[in-house]
Amino acid sequence: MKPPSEKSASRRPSRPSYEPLQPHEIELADFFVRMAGILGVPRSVAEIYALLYISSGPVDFDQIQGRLGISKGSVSQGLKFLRDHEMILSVKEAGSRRERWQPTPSLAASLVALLRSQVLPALEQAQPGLQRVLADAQTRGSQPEVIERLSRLNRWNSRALELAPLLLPPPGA
Amino acid sequence: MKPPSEKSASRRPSRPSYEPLQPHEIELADFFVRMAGILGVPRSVAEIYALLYISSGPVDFDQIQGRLGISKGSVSQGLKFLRDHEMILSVKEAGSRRERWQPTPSLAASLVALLRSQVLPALEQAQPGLQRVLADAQTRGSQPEVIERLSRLNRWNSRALELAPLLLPPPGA
DNA sequence: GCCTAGGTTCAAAAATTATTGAAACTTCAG
DNA sequence: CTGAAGTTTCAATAATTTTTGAACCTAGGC
Repeated sequence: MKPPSEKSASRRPSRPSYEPLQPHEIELADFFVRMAGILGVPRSVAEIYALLYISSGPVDFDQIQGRLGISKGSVSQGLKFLRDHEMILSVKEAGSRRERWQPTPSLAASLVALLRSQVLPALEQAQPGLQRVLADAQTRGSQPEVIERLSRLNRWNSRALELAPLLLPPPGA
Repeated sequence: MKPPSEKSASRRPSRPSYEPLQPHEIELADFFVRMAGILGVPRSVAEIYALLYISSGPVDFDQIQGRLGISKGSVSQGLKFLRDHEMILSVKEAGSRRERWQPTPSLAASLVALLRSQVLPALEQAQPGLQRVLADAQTRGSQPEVIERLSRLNRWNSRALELAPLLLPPPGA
């Protein structure tokens, strides 16, 4: 059932052959995959996070690739995504260039950051446009109902933008 | 610039030729499309909602198709989605089978309902699995750190499930 | 009852998004 | 310095999602 190429059990760290996820690990991964799906985060990214989440210590690049059975490219991109959203931390081990990864302490904070990074830019970019749409509607004397809707949308947008920085300070906390 | 087929301007309601979205309407549509994208809602659905949102009165099937320039199938599916998530209401006009649509009064409520419908099933389905994963970890004597993480995940899940019904009563409010 | 306006379904095509893998880049141990 | 371990990049491919359109329903006006 496995390639009969491991001769002596000793010196041979060249291709360590990692074991695939265990049933209980798969269960957790599925949960993260589903939740991530709601926000449009790709499967592979969720799987990586799940692996780090259920692992006792920091996990390195090759372990992730091996256990998840995905490509180097996916691992690299996945880690980049998680890094960019401050969902993981690297632990450098002495005397090696290799990085090892673990989840940031608070999943909650991670999720908030993730949401922020998706929603905020949209709100910001929309701000002037929405104001123009409202002004436009007022100018052309649209139905009061439409004006009312557009006003509410503008108010929300503004409030959301005001609140956002409080929810989580942009760079470091 | 247009097909020279409209002879006399009189009797000819067969293919009314709707005009495409105006710039200010496009702007609003773009906003909704972006926001919808975050939740994985397709472009066409967001566009339909935007059109209803910025229109003064209820809008019918053919107008939607005509002004948005999309297929019947897309309109039908889009309306189904919006209906299913209680984001739009139909107004039947007397003496006609035709339905005319308008957004439900509260966009906020619509969004909450939409989120609920995506998140809740995931939480519910995950509940037993998560508990099993935790039990498993305890049994096999995993690192306290992992146990702690999994416990927190379970607590969240439970609390979310408790809170959910309060956020918005399942069928009608 | 029939017939058709009004709408739905769903398989196939198009568009979008995720993954792969080979080549290129970077960094540090020796 | 140099070499190779460790990682990133990105064009090509695979997988998934969305849209289309033609065939099919169905309610209700006549």
